[in-house]
Amino acid sequence: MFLGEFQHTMDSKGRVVIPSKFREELQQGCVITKGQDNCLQILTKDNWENEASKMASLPSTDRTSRQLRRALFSGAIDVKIDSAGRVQIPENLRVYSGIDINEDVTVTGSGPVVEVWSTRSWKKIQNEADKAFANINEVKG
Amino acid sequence: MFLGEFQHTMDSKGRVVIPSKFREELQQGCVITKGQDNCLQILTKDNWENEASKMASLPSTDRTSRQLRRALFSGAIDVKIDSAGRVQIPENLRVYSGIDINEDVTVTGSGPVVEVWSTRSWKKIQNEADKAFANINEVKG
DNA sequence: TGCATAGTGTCACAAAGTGTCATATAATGT
DNA sequence: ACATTATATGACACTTTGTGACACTATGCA
Repeated sequence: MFLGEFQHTMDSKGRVVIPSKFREELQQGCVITKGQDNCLQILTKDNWENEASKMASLPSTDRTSRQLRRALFSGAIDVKIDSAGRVQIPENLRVYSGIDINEDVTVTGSGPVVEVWSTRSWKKIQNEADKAFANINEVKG
Repeated sequence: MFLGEFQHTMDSKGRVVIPSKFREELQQGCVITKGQDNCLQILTKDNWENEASKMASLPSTDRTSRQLRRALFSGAIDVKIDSAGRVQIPENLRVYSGIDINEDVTVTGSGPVVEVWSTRSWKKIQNEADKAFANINEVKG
């Protein structure tokens, strides 16, 4: 279970630090994928294999299934955390997430997955999320 | 399991670089075939034999099966990766995939197979694929 | 046979990615 | 608060990868 919010930057070579709290769980290998709202998700290997195996059972004769498979696998990459606790984000995922070289990055724990955001996007999303959360509380209370 | 998306170009002699991440798995020999939606597929030898035997067992009385089989076998060729990590794409497959000499090529990992696209086609397909993917996530979430 | 075309092998340079270290900053325990 | 430890980040050297160039081989055809 991943919790918390951490500020980092993407270094000049396209690497991002994984917060130390998350490392142990991800050390045995992890997979980065495209998440919703242009964030990136980091999954443990187990979690990823679970997701991927769902996809494998879909028929390749069906166009939509093929497209799903393409989106899932082409948007994913398995990485390992280096000795300084960083992972390399490949070009296509940098583009997808809108995280440029040397830009600020927010890494969040989001339960079963870790999310990586450009801090710009994160601020926007967080605003919305906070509002939604406040509304829920109003309704409940 | 092949993952990721990589940009390359077809050189003036009709060769394409295989991303280094994919090489190890394909080094022992691989087969290029026509894939669906006008891409090319690269399969490991094992995977190819698996596919081929499935295809061989289809009834030859059925017209669609016969056509599938012709497309698969006549369009297939086994290649080896050269010392610079490239494979030669034969003329007929270049035509099929619409990849011209010196054109940009996108190579993607798509789970059990590698797909090769002209970047032009890939962009279109990717759009569609991403939408399908987004929809699934909405349903799940 | 000589020429043209397609394909193959090899090299060198440039770009991208990786590993390591040193310093700066933050977190922790006493 | 202080010392100690862990963490983050920039710098830089090193390695790997991608690409274009070019020479060489094989093949088909006039």
